[in-house]
Amino acid sequence: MNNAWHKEMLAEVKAGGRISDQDIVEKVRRAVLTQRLPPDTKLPEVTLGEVFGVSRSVVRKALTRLASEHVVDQRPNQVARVRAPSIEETRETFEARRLVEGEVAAQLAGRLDAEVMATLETQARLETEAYERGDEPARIEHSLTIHHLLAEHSPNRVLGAMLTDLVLRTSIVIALYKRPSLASCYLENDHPRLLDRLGKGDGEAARACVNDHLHSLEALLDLRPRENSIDLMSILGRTAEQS
Amino acid sequence: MNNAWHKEMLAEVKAGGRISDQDIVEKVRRAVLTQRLPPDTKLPEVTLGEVFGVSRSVVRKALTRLASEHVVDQRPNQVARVRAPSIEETRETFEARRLVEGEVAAQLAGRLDAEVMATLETQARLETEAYERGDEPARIEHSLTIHHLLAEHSPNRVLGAMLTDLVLRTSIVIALYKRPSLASCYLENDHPRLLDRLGKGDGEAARACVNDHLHSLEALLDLRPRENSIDLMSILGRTAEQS
DNA sequence: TGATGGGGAACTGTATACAAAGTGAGGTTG
DNA sequence: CAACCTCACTTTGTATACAGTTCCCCATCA
Repeated sequence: MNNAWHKEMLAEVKAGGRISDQDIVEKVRRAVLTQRLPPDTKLPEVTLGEVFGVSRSVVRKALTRLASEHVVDQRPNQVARVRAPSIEETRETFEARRLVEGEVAAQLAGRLDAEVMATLETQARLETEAYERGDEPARIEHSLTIHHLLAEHSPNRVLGAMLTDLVLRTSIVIALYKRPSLASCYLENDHPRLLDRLGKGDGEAARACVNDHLHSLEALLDLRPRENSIDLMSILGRTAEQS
Repeated sequence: MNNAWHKEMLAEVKAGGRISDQDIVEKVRRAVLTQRLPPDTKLPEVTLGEVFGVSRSVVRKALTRLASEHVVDQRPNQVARVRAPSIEETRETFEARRLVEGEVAAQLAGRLDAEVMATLETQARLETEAYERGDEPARIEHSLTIHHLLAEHSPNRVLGAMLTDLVLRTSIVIALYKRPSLASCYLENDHPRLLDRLGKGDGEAARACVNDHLHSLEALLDLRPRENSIDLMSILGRTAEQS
């Protein structure tokens, strides 16, 4: 567990009122997204319970939900941990999102009512402004809002729900694998261009736009294979053979 | 709850040994698929606990999982019920499955090793045989196995998991909306044709094949709007106005 | 007849106790 | 010195008790 995060949560909980399992899900999800809870962080039930002022029953339910959202790993008889998707899974998640969000965008083109379009454009503008003043958390917030709005207004609710899940998962891996040299994963004009094509009702153009956007985003990540414990083992093994 | 199902489960549980939450998930899922637990059936925690010989804790966990699989509806302070997807959702589920399974098939074409292909062909043959002798439960079993194998061997595990979910959901709605006049939802040659194209490595042909198959399947259902309680209300309301 | 409201049964929400499993530090042995 | 074993401690799994909510029958009243 992360101690700074503890105190923050404790303060927030004291100020607020009752806490339900869904509240815990949202707070943990957000903490993972913003990397206040880095991958592999242990999340013991009692500790979480103390932090939120509830018993293990509630925490357990929240952890089960978070596991079904692919945010935490819950294995029998072991403490739940913040999930760290592999590089392979990261690629696959992006590919799945391209497929689903592309289709949603294609279906949505020309069908969004003026009010939603206006909201989308506002969010796109706010994202640019946040980027220009260097406020990355706000920028991410507005970017996520755009994609969540698309998912929410998908004519196909099943695809919409799948997209919501995929947006969350890609956000997590972006935070995880972002090149350290990059201050932001902002892609200038990508969102405005997409909104333009959605407004003009060109479904296939919108689909292509989403595809490009997600390919560009994936390209901003550092997805080169890393030396991990397993690789280390095999290397040491080979060294031993050679000696 | 369904009384016949109760007794059946009770007998099975007595014969077997320990029961975990995952066992309950599987047994309930199967019972829903085979319509031994029809839509809207109430699933009280204590009753399920008695049936399986475990306490509410375990049942609750199982119900939460089933809810995340879209098999049951779990709302606060109300008994869990077997979900009854609407006609609208049924159409959307089929559409989503066409998108995902089409992509999986396209990626899988030409990449399946001989062993898996052999298993798939065996299942297709067994399905035909089951159909010819009128054994619908066995037919469904083999058909499901084919689609589960495709999901399982998807090179993209994320899409594979999504497909597993969608196969389950379409199976449930097929059981729900199957035209009563039809003894079976068997589509002659659809599966062998798909396997042929997968074997030949023609991705786009495989995708088209999956699309056709799922469109045909959807066409076998009776998805005309029904008079439900809400419609009844509006009709009665209008009658009252006219009088 | 039909609407309304009380009240008890049924059910879920939460906390807690105990059992079982895993984890890790530190000593022991080859 | 490293591998291994042990034992105490930590953490999860399951059952159960009690509190709070909802559901539904039925008596009451217009």
